[in-house]
Amino acid sequence: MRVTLGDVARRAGVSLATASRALNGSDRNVGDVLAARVRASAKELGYLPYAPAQALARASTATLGVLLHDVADPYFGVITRGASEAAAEAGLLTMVVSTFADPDLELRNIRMLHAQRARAIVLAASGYVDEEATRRLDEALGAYRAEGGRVVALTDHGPSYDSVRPANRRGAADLTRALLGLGHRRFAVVPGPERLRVSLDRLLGVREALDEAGVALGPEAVEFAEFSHEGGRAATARLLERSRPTALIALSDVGAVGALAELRGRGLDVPGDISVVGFDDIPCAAQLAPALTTVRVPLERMGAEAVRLALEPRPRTAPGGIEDATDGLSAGPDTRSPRVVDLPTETVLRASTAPPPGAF
Amino acid sequence: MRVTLGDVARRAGVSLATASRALNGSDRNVGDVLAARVRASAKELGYLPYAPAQALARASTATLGVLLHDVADPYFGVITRGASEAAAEAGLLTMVVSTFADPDLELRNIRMLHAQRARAIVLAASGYVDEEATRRLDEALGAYRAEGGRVVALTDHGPSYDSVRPANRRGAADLTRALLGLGHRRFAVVPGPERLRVSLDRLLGVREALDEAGVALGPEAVEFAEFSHEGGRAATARLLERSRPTALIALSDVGAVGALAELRGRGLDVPGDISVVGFDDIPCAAQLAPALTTVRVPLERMGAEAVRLALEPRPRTAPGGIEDATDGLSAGPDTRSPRVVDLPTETVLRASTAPPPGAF
DNA sequence: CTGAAAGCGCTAACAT
DNA sequence: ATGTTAGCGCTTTCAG
Repeated sequence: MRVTLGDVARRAGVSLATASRALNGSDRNVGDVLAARVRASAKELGYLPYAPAQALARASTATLGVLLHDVADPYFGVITRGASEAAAEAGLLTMVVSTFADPDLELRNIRMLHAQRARAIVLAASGYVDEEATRRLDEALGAYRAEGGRVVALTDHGPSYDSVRPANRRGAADLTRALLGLGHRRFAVVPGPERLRVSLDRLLGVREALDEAGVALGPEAVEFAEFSHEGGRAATARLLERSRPTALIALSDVGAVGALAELRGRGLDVPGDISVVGFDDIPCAAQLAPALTTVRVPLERMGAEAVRLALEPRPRTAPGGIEDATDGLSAGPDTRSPRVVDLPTETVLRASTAPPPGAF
Repeated sequence: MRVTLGDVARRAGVSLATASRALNGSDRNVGDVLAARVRASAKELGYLPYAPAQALARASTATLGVLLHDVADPYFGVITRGASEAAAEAGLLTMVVSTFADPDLELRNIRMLHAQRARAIVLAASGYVDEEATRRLDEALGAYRAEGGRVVALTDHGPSYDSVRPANRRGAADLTRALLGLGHRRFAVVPGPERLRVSLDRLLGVREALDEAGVALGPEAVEFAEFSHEGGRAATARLLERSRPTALIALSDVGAVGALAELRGRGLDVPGDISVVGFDDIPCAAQLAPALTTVRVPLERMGAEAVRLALEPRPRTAPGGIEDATDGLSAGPDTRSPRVVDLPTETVLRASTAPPPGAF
């Protein structure tokens, strides 16, 4: 019932080794006639290599893992497309796992990916503020790397990881400056969840630009929220209870969409009464009512670059220096310096922003 | 360097078999003390099972494959979330592969998933009109199933597959009837790509409702297009060159978004000058300008049901029993009658539709 | 260039 | 209840 390499070999009248070499061997050392015969009988038999067996024998799989919050979120959807296309080009299959921003789930999923011996793991989400959670994740990732697994982070994961970094802080600062340039002085901000580094990073950018301009941003003007429609909506509602901003900065597009919905529900005109901006430039941002001013993050490219980085040959280097995750101090146990790819972002002005009401 | 089960067994002072049973065995036949000892040393050593070896020994993997056009398309994103959550609950990892609606790529990917010995394959996309392509896909899927792989289709894939079917035809008919009810008589339709069955299915529903009402739909009023923003936009542009519909039916939301963009670019008001409807009810449909009237397809549920179906134990040879969609013809080679789950859709009226201009 | 044979890490009979 | 021992299908030394 199951066609094995042995069947192919027998039918071609060659040994197992020859069949293996002819079909999947990297070497070119099989005679043309035999090779052709092997390929022919493989086709006739409908032979398909048994990946788990190959993995066991080769001590290496043909799979890539992508860890994200939610596949259905367009932010991650686009990243995943970039990553899985790059992976496909390298002959790898992509395993996508959602963590819903839960460090425990993330830890479990890292272990699963490790158990599968995925060639590499792309951390598209992650980057928690919680030190204990981070420590546990680092430990799991360390074990994975100790066995040869490659890890690339798309978020701030500490200096020991290869990473692809969009200019979160800088992008948020530029975005804020654009708003300041329009004349806004009263701001409200809806970052992502407080437990994620990326939220704080982007918020930092906003603060930076505001400080520059001497504009204050009190705690009453900041309302953390999940990266979701409902999160953005509810946070906006709470903000409006206690302040009257002329500009609302949502630090994710999905959150901005929720904010727009809340504003619309209250009969406020955007941008007439209040300007709204998002972050990420997800595909539908340009199609909203009104079209959303935002920061373009090169999502697809991030995914692709991450895979490129992950698959790039790594000098296994320094004899006598296999890592040691425990002694965080001292001479770095990892002689291989992590690669970092910085990707610029770009502010995209659309219809959701205008000078504040009363400006002239 | 690599911790194996053997290491764990040795450290616990038990045999390999006992360690295996204590850690991953389904049986309960390990003494409490030993089991505890094994678990303890596994933890101390940081042991992680080696999935490829388990797969080889068990002749079964813990992975699921999802085949779709594009992960970044929200339609598939949401389906994938449903599927991968259900898979995760069953302890499976999800491999997502994009085919970009290309049958050849799809064939290759089916083979890859087969080679990986994914437990089941969910065909979220697929369903081609081309008979030759379909034959080749069926052949590959047949080989996969012959080895015990399970296949569930979310599109029309012929009667031999387990399937989860949204009411595409019916949904399109209902949607069209809603438009007729508003008074529209001049229609234009942008289905999906002509090579996909789902496009024709939905178009059929439109035709059915139109016929009922005695409204004609000439070939000049139908313009096939890829399921994409640009596809919808360009098709709309072409349609407007040769007709002046009062209602534009895009048979996908992403296409409808493109249509809205084109209309806006031409200075046409929606729904004042022309009503626009989509299909799918992707997350951002409600947030567009204007909010899109569409047909809600239970995407997440489809993904989850598909996995449920795929994982449901299958009587290997059970004669008689559940309904059989095929039995008009011969006694098929497959005695197991395919399961079919039909899922209803629902028309959602939003701001993009209104009575035609001039109606009173 | 080709073949024989030793595993890769784990599970599942089959003993005991 | 626990241990012994074959493999699972493939790659890869190592011989010839």
